[in-house]
Amino acid sequence: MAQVKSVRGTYDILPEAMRAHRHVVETGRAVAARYGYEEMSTPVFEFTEIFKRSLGDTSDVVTKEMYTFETRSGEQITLRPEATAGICRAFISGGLANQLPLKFFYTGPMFRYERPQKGRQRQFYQIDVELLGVAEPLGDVEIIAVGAQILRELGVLEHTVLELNTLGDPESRQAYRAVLVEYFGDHRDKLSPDSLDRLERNPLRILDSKDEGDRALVAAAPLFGDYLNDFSTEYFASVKAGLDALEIDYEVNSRLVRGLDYYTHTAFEFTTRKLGAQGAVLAGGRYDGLIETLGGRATPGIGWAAGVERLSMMLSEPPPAARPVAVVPDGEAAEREALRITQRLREEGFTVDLGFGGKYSKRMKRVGRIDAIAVVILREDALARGMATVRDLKTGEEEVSLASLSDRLARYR
RNA sequence: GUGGCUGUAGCUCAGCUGGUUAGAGCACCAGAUUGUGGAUCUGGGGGUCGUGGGUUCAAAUCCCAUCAGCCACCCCA
Repeated sequence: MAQVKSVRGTYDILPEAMRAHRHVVETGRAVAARYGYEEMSTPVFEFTEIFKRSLGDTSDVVTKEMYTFETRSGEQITLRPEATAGICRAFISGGLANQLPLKFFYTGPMFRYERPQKGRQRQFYQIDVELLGVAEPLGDVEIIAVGAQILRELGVLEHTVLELNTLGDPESRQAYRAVLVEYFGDHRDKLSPDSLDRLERNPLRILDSKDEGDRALVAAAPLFGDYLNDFSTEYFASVKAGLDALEIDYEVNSRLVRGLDYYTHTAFEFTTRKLGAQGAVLAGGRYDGLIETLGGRATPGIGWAAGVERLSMMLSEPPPAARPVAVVPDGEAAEREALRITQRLREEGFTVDLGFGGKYSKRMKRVGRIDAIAVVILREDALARGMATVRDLKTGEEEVSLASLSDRLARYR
């Protein structure tokens, strides 16, 4: 076993896995573009303060999962655990407030210091979509629709369930939170240790506890619906109506709570059972207060992030590699000609494989191994007559002139 | 961060209750053969048995630690 290994929780994406990875990203990019989302990018690290302010001091990500370090000049820097904070920071830094609404597509690596598991690594990739400057429910609907369409085109939508919830506006949320703290506070002695901790940090999370004792308490807990103000209730109804209109299936899950502090109103998660405990495949929500929190002008926002690795794992069949046309010289004198012809074909846009050495039989073996679609065989005697043999690995071979070679190969491009 | 399971060649694994030079299949390399490519034959390279200690006359095989992966919790993409 090699003693040289990658850092825990990181891994190499070799070509075969990379094809699946790229397929996910390219599908996301293409679908998002049809909805008007343009790609942008931000640095992989930001001042630590950006994440602390945006995600909330008590969130798990901030309290125990960040890769934070000090630079030579003493600045506190953090490798981004998610993309939204950086995008909002860029929105403020770049003075983009007068160009609203803005629609962004994003992809890149994220970093979280977590215990690795299947579908959970310390460096992982996300695709993201963000919509800034739209306060209407239609924005929520569009954002969810982009996600659903990407999942559909990847062929995984049917293996997911869209869970939907509302966290209300700040007023509703604060009211409910206060009631919950009081309720669970009266039952401290019955709460699990995890939930006691949640009571301090994020009491809403207790609602989603898997501890049996907690669940009994949760069953009798006050309902969020009773504390939503009219505006929040209507807002949620509009979002659901929009999804209905688009025939996007969802299940309202009143216990769905996002771990990041900045969410308001709509929260959603496309989850799957195919990936074990890491079921969230694409998740996000509305974050109307975030940009203001970071010091910008109050600007509504909504978006989601999806795990590229998780989606890759769900693909039933990874996209195949491109099948090249192989060029095989037979005899030493044909080799230089093979080099020239290969170069010419590549310039013309063909994917061409030319072995680096070996005799004819060895090179032909390679042709089979790389799954070439056709071979151009260059024999010395034929070359002297300006001819080459094109063998279709499936249908057989024929002799063509070098001048018409490209035309003959056009069908393989 | 907590608990459990696992760790032998590139891959999948075999190595019974500890005993001379650790094996197989696939893959890889070379040669042969096939009127000349995915078949077949022969040969070959490759493992400090995750790592580090310990027990023992003797450990891949027992004990401890450590690292990594997996599973669950936690959390989330």
